[in-house]
Amino acid sequence: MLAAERKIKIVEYVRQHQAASVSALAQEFGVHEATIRRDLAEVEQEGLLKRTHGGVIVEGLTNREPSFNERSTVQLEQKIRIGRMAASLVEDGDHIIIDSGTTTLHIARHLTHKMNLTVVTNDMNVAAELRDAPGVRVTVTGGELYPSSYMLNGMFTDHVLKSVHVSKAFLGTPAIHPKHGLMHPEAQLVVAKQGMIRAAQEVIVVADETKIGKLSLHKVAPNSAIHTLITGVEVPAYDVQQFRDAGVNVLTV
Amino acid sequence: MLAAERKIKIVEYVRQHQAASVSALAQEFGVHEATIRRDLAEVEQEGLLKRTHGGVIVEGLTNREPSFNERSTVQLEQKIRIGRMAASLVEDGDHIIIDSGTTTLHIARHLTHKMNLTVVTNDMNVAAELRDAPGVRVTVTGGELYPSSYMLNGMFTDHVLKSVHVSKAFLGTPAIHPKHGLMHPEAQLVVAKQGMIRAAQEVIVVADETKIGKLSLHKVAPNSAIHTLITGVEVPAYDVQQFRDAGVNVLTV
DNA sequence: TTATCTTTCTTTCGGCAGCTAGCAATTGTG
DNA sequence: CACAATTGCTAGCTGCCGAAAGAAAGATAA
Repeated sequence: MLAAERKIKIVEYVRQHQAASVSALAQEFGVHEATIRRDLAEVEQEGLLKRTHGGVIVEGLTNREPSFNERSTVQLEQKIRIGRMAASLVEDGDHIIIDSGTTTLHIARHLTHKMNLTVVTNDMNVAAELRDAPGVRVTVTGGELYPSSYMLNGMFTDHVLKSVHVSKAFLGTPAIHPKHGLMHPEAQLVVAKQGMIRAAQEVIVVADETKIGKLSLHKVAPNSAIHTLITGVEVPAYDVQQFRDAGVNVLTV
Repeated sequence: MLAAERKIKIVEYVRQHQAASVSALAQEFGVHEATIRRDLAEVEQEGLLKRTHGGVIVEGLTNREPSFNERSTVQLEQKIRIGRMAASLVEDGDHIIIDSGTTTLHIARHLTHKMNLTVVTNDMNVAAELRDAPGVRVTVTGGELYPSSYMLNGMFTDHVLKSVHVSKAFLGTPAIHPKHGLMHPEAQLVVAKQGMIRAAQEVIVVADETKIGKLSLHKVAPNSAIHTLITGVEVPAYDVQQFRDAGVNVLTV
């Protein structure tokens, strides 16, 4: 195999697997590890992949760093289900807000084939995910990049959220309680979430089972402000009923 | 077999196999390797295939995202040099704007070790690059995600640029001319560039040699608005002098 | 946390395959 | 036949690969 050909195949391989170790690549292509390292150095120079100690990962916004990645794999299968269900509520021609988060990211992934859709988001990952969707216009709220995530927050975010109106807002949350409603541990992020709720005709909260019934420091909004809650079938019927009693339309998937 | 006929068949063969070695082609067509090399030299000249050490590959195989990746590999080494030089002008404690672009992205890559730096950018790639830099705060201008790039533009971008003031703005450009100054082919992007110039005390333009002396449709700013131009040493001394005569401080690297 | 160990990375070297360039032989053409 | 184009060949140069040593980055244990 040609050196240049191998380099291309390395990029393909890593893109397919999201990541790869130097030794695995050396074995896959039957060359010395030093050769793989040289290839990786060049490929990285070209900005196609990003090297790490021991291997290589895909470069760019669609990639997630470890701490984020870990969060992503927790309840992954459930989040995908929830994301697909949430996406099914979106109609062609809609204007929607997608909040930052791992579950909401899965919504975005199911929206790529929609037509004439406008998405406002404060998450660069969500934006990147929808970037190449031909029927989707993406508006990113400005703001400060939140440490070790791809979320934007602050004055400029709030300004954008005050300037828009959408039919549906999809919010993620670390805690939602049948009595106290939507809650969040970080005060800084509460304003943005409230801005999204105000900007939307219909508020849809997505939350996997680990978030249900949880309390947190700050109240974001009462359950009366939430129209629909989408969660996993794993949530006990009793908890689901409590939210329904509070006037929330609960969908389990 | 005629020489011209063989050349066509070589292209067909390589397209089918994605890549081929010189020896394999020599065997396939029953001619000497030197003959194949001569054919390949011509075929490459015509831009049909790309030669590599040991053989030939299909051009553009690496370009998953043609528009962006293509741009970023062109003049890569020069852009890295320019990026490093530009980054050296940034001091700890600065507030700066970094424009969207492939050259400006290389500036960001050299800023990760700065302390107490605030970066405002309209490029999600630039933001992502500086995301994990402990001493760098990143503010992203909001706006609409520009097709097949990671650039943000529009009303919200302009709003943010009107709301900030920075010591230095680093702008990329597809065309800069000693008489007509900074130019751009797309009207939509002119406003954002002008906003960056207005928001900055000092305007620094980065441009590799291929941009120097070029004309384009819209005037963005006269040379008098530009304080410093950073470009490659490849640029002829005559061109450099023309910009210096126009009052621009030119740095070549 | 600090110290130690292990793995991985960088750098350097030499061997080898492939490349360039020039020349000679062959083939094709008027 | 003369002339040009094409092909084969070779000498010297260049770039690629594997190996090994020292450096750096993680991992482990105290």
